[in-house]
Amino acid sequence: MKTDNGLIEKPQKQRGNTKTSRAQWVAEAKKLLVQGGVEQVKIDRIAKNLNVSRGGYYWFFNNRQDILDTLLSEWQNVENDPLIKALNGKNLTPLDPFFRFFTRLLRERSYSPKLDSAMRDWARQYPDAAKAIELVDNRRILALKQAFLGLDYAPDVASIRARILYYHQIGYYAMNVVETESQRQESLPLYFKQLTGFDLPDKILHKLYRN
Amino acid sequence: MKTDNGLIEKPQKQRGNTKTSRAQWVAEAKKLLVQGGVEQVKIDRIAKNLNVSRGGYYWFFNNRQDILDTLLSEWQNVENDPLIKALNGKNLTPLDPFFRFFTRLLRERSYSPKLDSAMRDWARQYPDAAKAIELVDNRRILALKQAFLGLDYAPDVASIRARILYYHQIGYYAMNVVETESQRQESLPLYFKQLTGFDLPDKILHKLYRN
DNA sequence: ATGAAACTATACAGTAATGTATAGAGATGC
DNA sequence: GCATCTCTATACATTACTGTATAGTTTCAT
Repeated sequence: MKTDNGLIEKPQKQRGNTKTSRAQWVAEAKKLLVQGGVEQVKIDRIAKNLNVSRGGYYWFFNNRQDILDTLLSEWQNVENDPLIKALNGKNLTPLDPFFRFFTRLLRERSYSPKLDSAMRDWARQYPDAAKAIELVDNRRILALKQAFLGLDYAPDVASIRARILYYHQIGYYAMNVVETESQRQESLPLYFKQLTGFDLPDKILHKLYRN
Repeated sequence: MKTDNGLIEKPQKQRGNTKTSRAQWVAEAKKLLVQGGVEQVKIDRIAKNLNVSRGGYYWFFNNRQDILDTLLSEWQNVENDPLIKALNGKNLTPLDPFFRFFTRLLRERSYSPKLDSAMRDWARQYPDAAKAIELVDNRRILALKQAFLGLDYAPDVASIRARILYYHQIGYYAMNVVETESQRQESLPLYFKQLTGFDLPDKILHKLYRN
């Protein structure tokens, strides 16, 4: 059974007078986080969106902080980081990690920049969130550096290029630039060239247009 | 007379039972905005910081939105944009705008990245703020493109380079990277080279170290 | 059918913030 | 010295949210 929030749930026998699950509360909280930042993750709003009273919330969670902690720890789990997954796949050529990385960003299917931005806003005020962000950012920059080393850049240049590429992408999302997927696809070859130092092969470009 | 908030105030004769001025309320609001985002700009907090009651607030402003609008319009005023000022100065060489731009960012004296970030967070929720941000961003990117055209880049490349440089910088601040001024100075030549395509002349570098 | 398990709903107390109304107080002008 | 202008302080009503306490409801196991 596939639920609204996209989670696969065992068609678990329902016990008791039940309308919601813990996962549903978390999923709804995540939506509010993406839409309006941490401040908007309010228990009564989540309840309203789930069409139940706040009563059940305190069965699943102790207080408001509890669900915020849950959101944070889920987000920083490496298993849930699509960018790390993109960079760590199987490589036929040393440019492959970049192809996958850019595709992931271009498509915004598995990757949610709005979630990232919301996390970053959160971090600006709360040290716990700041720690989580730092961990995730460092993990990603290191993985990018590895990819640049694969292109035989000297370590210090690989490091700077990794940072420029990552900062650039974070900035792009922080700015909330409004572009269609095809607009982004159009400028992709230029960005690719400037950011990696290599031309985007036509073969790859065509593959992108086809999908 | 120079006040706490750095504004020059005429030693205006005080009329009536007065402790604060409109400008002081705005300055204090700005501090709260930088520290904790829009949500933290609360009338009672500003009043507390100014050591007065909320009473006076409603003399100067109609409601909470009123001071938020003021902050927004002050920020988007081109006269108050240090990055535009840096790019528009007098040039002896076409690299001069970039020297000034990077210096401004490096120093963080006249330029406050935290204010920019706070504005950007704000924009993610409120259309009025989003409009202001868009205006400022476009103005800056255009000015950067002009600077790249001065280096004889082709228009499309100048455009992309302007974007990469700006997105990169926004990303750097959005990430809240913690580095000292000297750490940033150290990696400056590498960033400069990658982002402008030109070497940072030793002469300029030394000038930076001296100050 | 009965009881336990697993929630749900409702009512209540408390806090933090906004906005309004109004009386008060200090500096200046005449 | 009295009025006036320019705020300041205080009290009050209202809203939005959190957290607690408790009674109620539904489903499953036996």
